[in-house]
Amino acid sequence: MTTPVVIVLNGVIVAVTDDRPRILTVKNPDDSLSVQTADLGDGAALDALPFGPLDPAADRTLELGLNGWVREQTGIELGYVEQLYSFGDRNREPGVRQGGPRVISIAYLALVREEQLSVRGEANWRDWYEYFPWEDWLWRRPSMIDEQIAPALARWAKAAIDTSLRSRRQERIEIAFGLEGAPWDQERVLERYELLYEAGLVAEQALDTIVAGRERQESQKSSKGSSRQTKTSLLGRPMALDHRRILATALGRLRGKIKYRPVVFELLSPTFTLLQLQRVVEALAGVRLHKQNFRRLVEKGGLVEGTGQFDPKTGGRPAELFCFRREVLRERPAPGIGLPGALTK
Amino acid sequence: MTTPVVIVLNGVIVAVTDDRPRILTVKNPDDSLSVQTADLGDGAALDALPFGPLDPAADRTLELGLNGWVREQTGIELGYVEQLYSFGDRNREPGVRQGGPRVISIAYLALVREEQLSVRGEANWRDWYEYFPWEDWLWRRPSMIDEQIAPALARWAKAAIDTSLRSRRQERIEIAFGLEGAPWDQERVLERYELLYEAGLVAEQALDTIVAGRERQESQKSSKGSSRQTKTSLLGRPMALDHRRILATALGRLRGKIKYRPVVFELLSPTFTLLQLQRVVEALAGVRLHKQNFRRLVEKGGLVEGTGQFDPKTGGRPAELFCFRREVLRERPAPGIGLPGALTK
DNA sequence: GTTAGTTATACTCACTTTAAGCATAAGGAG
DNA sequence: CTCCTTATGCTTAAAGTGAGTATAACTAAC
Repeated sequence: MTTPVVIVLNGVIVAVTDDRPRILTVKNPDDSLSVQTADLGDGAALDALPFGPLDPAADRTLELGLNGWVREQTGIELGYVEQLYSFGDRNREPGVRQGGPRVISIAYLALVREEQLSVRGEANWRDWYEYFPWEDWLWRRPSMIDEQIAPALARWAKAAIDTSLRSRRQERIEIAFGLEGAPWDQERVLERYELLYEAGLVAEQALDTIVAGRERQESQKSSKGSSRQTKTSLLGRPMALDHRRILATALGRLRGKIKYRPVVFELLSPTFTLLQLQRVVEALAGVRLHKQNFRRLVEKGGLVEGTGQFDPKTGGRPAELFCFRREVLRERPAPGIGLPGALTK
Repeated sequence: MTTPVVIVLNGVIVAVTDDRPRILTVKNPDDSLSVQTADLGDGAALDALPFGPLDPAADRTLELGLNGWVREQTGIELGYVEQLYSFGDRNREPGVRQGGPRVISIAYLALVREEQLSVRGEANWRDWYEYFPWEDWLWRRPSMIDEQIAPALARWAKAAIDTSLRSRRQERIEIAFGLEGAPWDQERVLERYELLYEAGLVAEQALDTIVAGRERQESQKSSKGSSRQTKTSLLGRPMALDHRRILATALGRLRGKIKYRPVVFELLSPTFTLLQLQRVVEALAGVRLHKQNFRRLVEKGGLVEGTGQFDPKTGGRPAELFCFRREVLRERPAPGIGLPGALTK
């Protein structure tokens, strides 16, 4: 008897409101996991990314399948959609026992405008950085990096069995988190999350380990300082299954993409002020930008054009309303927002 | 009765030899398609990308599954592997009739060094640009763009039913192929292939149309100048199924990636001369670069460091052997080869 | 063994882009 | 009218880029 395969489509649906990046989540309807949650002393169900199965007989294309159940579940009509990644590791659904179907999940990134924000049903818009507080440098460099993450990861590196593994871990840590003089690369979101996972600093790792240990009563896999990182509290808001990994993939991809494709405009209404545009970019990049240079870049770069209208409610001097300048697609090879001044201080 | 799902893993396995990018192909073992080939008057079997099924019970992770059958089929041990894209449209396997299993194929990009080139079995290393002659600007801008592609695509755009579709087609054509003053963006490989496909300028479109027509005797789908582009010969070497689409995805991705991640070194032996490095980059980018500036970029950029050894067989003055400088990963956020001078003339 | 051809490498120069400021303009609240 | 806020224009230094010249070190041919 062969193991059946099930395809699940996951959607990372992104919007920016009040200068904060938001993603759409649902309450995890998978009952088999509430047990896990209880193990962590947290009675509430975990957040999950909206997902639906692919109907292999009916859905002609994957994207149509995605659009379909997103519409049904949330009432949202997706505009910009892009495939992210396919996840299919055996252990990615720890709750599912051997012998069950093999689940392959294909994740998509979708951008929606603020207007579409009203959702129906069990869905919620959540601040993206609740799940990744260490990625939010808008206010300042998060103190948790030096206070919690760096020391905990250092302990994890030290716990390596041999020196080569140890130095490999150290290199990964320094590059991913910009420690020891290395620069912070906003795009390495997934690398950072995976390190925290491996080091046992996120709740999902503990959950996976518990279930894995329960399935086969051999706790080899739970070594490596994982369940013993008791001093450090677990970081960020957890999600069901490997959904936070998917989310990390999405954030990294989006941060990269705004630099060379004009995707930000998918998150803005057709006309906007330059400050609004800047705030959206900043929200996604997680970094504050130099205002004057940002303006120069998008204006002289031909990415936007003024409409002659003005927004009266900006508080100070009224700002001109701009719109995306479509012609730029023809003029420049990679029109995006090249993050002019990532303020270093 | 539910439609079963089958996962197929496709590998785009890339090497660079003799300053040319090569990919590993196999003869298409799918008998159901030889009929199609005959329809085109070409008796030989089509090239296919190496592929193997995912064993949902045995393969713990997707990548392990890929590594496994690649080793078996070709004897190659993959080093650098990266997931490309998942293809799952219903009509992507036109030979498969309704009622058969739904095939989802997950494509991977793998880079191997020249040393690994010996392959066993039915596999061949083929010049990448045989499949995409219009992408090869190494010698000069391919004349086929102006002589065949531009006029044929213009006819296709004119054949649009209404003006809005028509101008959308025209914009796509200009951006993708850098016509009417738009710049050539080397990364838009997939966009270019898809345009040629839609316009009926590649053999695969004709094949798909024939089979689709045969399946349901309604030839609506074969309109739009497709089967009637008789004046223009079909462009590039065809592949089985949608494998050329996968290949286009891979080339585009790789061209983008060399700009911000040091992946080229996966294709080179541990030590190399700067000219060898340049030739590999040029082969992938499909463009010739300014020698002195290239050196400056990689040396001052800290991407490579001299070894003190010299390569005696360069013909002229012996060149120093360089190696990848690993520390750059710690120093710079996005170390890649920023294509210094894409010679415009 | 001189000469031509080939490749490597150093250096220059004009030009563009970027980072980071300062300064001024135009509104609102008290 | 004054202060505060936001928008927008302009300046300047530093860094990066595109394209070229000059020189060095080797091979092969005559």
